[in-house]
Amino acid sequence: MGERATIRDVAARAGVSVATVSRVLAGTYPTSAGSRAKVLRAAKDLDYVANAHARALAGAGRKTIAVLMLDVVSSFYAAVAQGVEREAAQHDRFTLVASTGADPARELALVQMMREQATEAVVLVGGVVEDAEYRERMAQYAQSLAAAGSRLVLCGRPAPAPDVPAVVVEYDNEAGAYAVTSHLLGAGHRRIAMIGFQPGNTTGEDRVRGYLRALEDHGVPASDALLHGIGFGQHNGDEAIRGLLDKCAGKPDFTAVFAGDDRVAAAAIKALAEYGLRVPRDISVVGYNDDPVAADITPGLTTVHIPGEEMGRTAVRLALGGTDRTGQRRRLLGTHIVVRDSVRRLTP
Amino acid sequence: MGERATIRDVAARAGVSVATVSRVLAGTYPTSAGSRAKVLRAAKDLDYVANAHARALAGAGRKTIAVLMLDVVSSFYAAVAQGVEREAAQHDRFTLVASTGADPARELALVQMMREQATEAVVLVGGVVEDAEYRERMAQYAQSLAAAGSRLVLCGRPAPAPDVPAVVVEYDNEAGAYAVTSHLLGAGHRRIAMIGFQPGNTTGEDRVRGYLRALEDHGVPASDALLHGIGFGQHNGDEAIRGLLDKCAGKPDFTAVFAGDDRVAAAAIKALAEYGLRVPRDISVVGYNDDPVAADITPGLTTVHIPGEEMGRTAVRLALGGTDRTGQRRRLLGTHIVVRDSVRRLTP
DNA sequence: CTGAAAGCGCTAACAA
DNA sequence: TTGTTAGCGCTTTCAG
Repeated sequence: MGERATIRDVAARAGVSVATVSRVLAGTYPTSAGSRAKVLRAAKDLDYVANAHARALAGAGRKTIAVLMLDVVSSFYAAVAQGVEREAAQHDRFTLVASTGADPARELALVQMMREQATEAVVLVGGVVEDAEYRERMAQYAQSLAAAGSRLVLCGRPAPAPDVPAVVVEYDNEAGAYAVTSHLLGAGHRRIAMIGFQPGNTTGEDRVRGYLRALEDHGVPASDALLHGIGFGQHNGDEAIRGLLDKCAGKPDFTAVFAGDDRVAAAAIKALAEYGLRVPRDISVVGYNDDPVAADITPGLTTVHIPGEEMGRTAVRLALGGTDRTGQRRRLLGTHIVVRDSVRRLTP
Repeated sequence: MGERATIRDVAARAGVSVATVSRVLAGTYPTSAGSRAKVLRAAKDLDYVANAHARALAGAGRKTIAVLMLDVVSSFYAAVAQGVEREAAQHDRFTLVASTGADPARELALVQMMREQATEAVVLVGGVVEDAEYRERMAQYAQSLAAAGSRLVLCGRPAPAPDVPAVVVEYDNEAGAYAVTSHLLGAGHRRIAMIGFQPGNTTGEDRVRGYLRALEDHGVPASDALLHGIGFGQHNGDEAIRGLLDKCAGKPDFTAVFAGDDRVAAAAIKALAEYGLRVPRDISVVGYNDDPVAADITPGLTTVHIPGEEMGRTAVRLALGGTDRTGQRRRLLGTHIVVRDSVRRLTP
């Protein structure tokens, strides 16, 4: 107990050489039925399993793919992780998961570790504040990973520079925001508030841009008074709505709210209810992400679906240089609106 | 590019032996400032990182812990995974995540693989159907893992048998169910329906047991007509409510609903709304899990908090034989009610 | 303080 | 078909 059997033990018990054992176990080489049987028998008796490290050292063995993200519990990250895990499993790879907790230092340490592990690819997930420091850090990761025969995959993050050896998988935040905003506009809304986005964060800013562009294309003037950022997450939805409503003594000067993500939207709905405002009767609300919560709340939330799992899958497919017809190193995934019951059509 | 530098390259460049390089880099042995500097320099120049596999083979290196679960996206599983990952990181371990998709064959294959990886522990998460086959399977895992110097940790799953070498971390499903049901009873409810649990699944059955026991202790007769199982998850909440309501032509013969989990509860609230029934005005609803959705929906859902992350942490702590004063191999974690706004006090 | 050398467990030539 | 043997890259005695 505690000491696992080695290939030598199996060979001894089966009365053959270690090479023969290796061959029948790998199955990649002709062996006589006799030795095969003996070896299999011995292996079973000893409850033998090969040492993956030795195997890896000798140049064979299963490869692994690493996913690094802020946390594992946000539904979007979880979806990406699941996509990576599933696709990796299909390609006979393992998935190593680690969370960075938004700490660049820890991220760096993890990238190093993954390099030591000889992971085939390192997938970094999640929106970030895109500054010069960020770009340089990514470029460095990509370089050192590439030098070690691995590669960097950026998921839902901006690409650092065209010549940096990284794979990038994104989804179109701006287009999605444009689409939901247009949906609201199409339903007759003109005074549309946008809340719950983090200034500086790429994801949030892209969404704001889509919102603004939709407004402009429909000839509706944007108003700073209706823009209420701060950040994603539940808390911010509540605060944003109160901020908006307190300005006008509870008599809203908007008919619809576009929340930066679904949890913000849920919180907004809650806050509205406290002011006696019901959705969609009094105010229409749309969100972003198609988080599970969007389908769970009452009324069902109209939102933008983002392909989390698909991103994860695409990430590993591209990383493995798989069957991607285009052979591109950059991929933009589409989003689409999911219409539920949180938008009311205005009939003027 | 593609060929990583080895310790020999570093030694050559620094003009010392590989042994010296190893010592300097490990830092666990006295070395002269001179060599130290040369080695560090060379390592940096070559962008050298040690090969984790070689290191592991040689008996050193970072250990890893594996988590195997149904999927990564359910919030409870994600929370457990996060707990494992964080605690493991604190103990300087890696976390390998894989999903079984409820397939025993895949589960078996994964346990084998993890054994090959020489993972220090394998954590299995999630409620299951507890039958003889299950017990035997777990016993086998535990044996073969133990034989390989690893160990099995069961999280939120029943223990196989007292003599099986496994660590078990559970939480008290029955007590939690007893508590919320009592909460409802205490608010004056007598006709309490229970929906959304999977017959045969240990988690669900424990919850039903707690519900039944609370009813009995309060002298309230249980009624089969108010028990509507089927399974966890969103779909089932909807169906269950319709089933209940259609039986009585939309005029409910119950005043409260205890849903097997929060997503079922959310779906129930939605279905009730379609019948014109509002929560908590017309019907009170409670859930289980304290899923993020419980806080997000309107009204906030009163539910039972289960310590997902804490379970993950405890799992690795016990697995590593850490600072657990009791030295136990089995641990029952507590749950507690989170009171929000989905229960109305009945004043008769 | 440092170097030489013996493995860790496995795979893959190379011979037989 | 099978055995022998030389590594894979690193750590760690054991000498010096």
